[in-house]
Amino acid sequence: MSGINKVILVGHLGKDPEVRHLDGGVTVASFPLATSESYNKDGKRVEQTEWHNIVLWRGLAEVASKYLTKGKLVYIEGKLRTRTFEDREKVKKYVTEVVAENFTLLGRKSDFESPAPAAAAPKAEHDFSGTNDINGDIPF
Amino acid sequence: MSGINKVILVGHLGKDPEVRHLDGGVTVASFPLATSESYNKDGKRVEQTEWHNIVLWRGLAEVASKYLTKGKLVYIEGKLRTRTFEDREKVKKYVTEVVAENFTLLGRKSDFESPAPAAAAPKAEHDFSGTNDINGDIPF
Amino acid sequence: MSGINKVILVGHLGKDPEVRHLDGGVTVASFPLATSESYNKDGKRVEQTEWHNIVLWRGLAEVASKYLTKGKLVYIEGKLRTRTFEDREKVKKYVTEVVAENFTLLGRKSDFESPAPAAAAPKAEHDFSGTNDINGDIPF
Amino acid sequence: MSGINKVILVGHLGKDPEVRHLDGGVTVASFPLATSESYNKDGKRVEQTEWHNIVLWRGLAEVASKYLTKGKLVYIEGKLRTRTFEDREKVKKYVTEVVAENFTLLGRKSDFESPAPAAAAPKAEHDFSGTNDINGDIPF
DNA sequence: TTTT
DNA sequence: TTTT
Repeated sequence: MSGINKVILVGHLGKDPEVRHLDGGVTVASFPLATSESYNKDGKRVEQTEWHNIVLWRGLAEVASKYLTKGKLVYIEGKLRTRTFEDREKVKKYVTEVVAENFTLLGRKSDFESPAPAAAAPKAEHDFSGTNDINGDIPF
Repeated sequence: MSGINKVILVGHLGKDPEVRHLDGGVTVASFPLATSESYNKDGKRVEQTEWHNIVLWRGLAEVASKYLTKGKLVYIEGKLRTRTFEDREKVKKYVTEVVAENFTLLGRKSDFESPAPAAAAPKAEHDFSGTNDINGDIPF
Repeated sequence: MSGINKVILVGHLGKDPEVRHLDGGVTVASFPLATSESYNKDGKRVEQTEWHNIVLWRGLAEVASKYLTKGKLVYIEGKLRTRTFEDREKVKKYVTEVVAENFTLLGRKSDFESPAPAAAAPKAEHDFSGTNDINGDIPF
Repeated sequence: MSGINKVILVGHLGKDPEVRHLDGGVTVASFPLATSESYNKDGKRVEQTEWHNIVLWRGLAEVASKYLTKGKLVYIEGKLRTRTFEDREKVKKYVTEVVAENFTLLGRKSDFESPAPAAAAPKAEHDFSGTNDINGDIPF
């Protein structure tokens, strides 16, 4: 019988997506995603960050590689999958990944657009970091 | 900034919960949960099962140890947490667990009760009692 | 910017799905779904039922009309949509519906199949073997 | 039997929360939340916005009234509840609301902080939009 | 009535 | 390794 295996994350990319093209032309993208939670402990604000291995396949991998970059805030929906693999020493290991089925960029308009003209909103220096914009037609 | 780290599972317990009492009186329970997905591959029905490590703390652990047993169908909501530990050979390893924040038993009423002696409460009659189905005032 | 509008329900159908075929051949199915919550109030167990209007389109409507019937336990994922309409007296009214994007039947195997003849599927023996784990033949 | 009734939304507040104090000292807050979805129709980008009635009770209402303001991007988790009421003409009506059980502000750091000292960065210039800040100690 |  |  069918069950449900669903993960919902909102967090920031720790790195740009890493894209690979497998034999047969299948595209896979992956990146680490940080979800942070903060709470009070003994009167102090503590922040705890959890890192997730996000994996995207085919068309979703291609869209991700175009629009997602390090630092972006993103909503991700997917499922858990634990894989086994052998490391260099032939030791069997486990990794749990979130296989994305859907994602949505969150954040402000400025996160989705090319920087405004320098005169109107002098952002040029800031934008040199290159982490903050997308060009072209964004399909979401 | 806060993010979201949420897992939603519906599946069957692979074993009865294992309960431990830590120093300080904190209760922890854990069990494996199977979520199955079936799909067609080359015209055949394939079933793929994913296993999850579920961990519950304190009061939730205690409720779980009372009501959850091997084979039960349960809805679990929680968050992902990846821990590191050293195995017997002092090799650093990772496990990803689902720390439950909430759970709900699913299934039929009969799954929640001790089975009535067959002679005393034949299923047909039992169901006629009207406690187990959705008749009555449906507002649309 | 895109947002998220997601509903997750587990409940029982209040009626069989009602199926309509619109002009142009589009199929729509709808049914009421009950989600019940029980809690303690003044020392008594109180059960509160919430009714949801579920709507399914096209292929999903067709699958629903085949497999879902009154009383079945189902997991539904979808989104909220509030529509306006005029009642018979031309009064403008609002309804909020859950437009299903996905659903999964929950419950036991026996809920999915016609019961096998006892001789053909000796369940007692099978179940005796399975003391501790879910390998091979999973009985749900 | 218990079911699941869960709503997950990410969207922007259409208005500041409206706060009421009921007899007995219970606080209720409510606001409209917009979730937007955009898709291609006949080669054009179409945006469709869904409006949700969000209701928060007690402590959550109080936190919301402090930190949520019109325009903010927020993650909301809650459940559906359909209420009946009589309008001025004594006509029975239905409203479906999302009773929040949890929320998290999303967005950038600048959305969570007081504006920099006026002399150093007068609000108007600094924020441009001017709709975007919170004062005081924000606990998330 | 939001936001992009 | 992100973000606040």
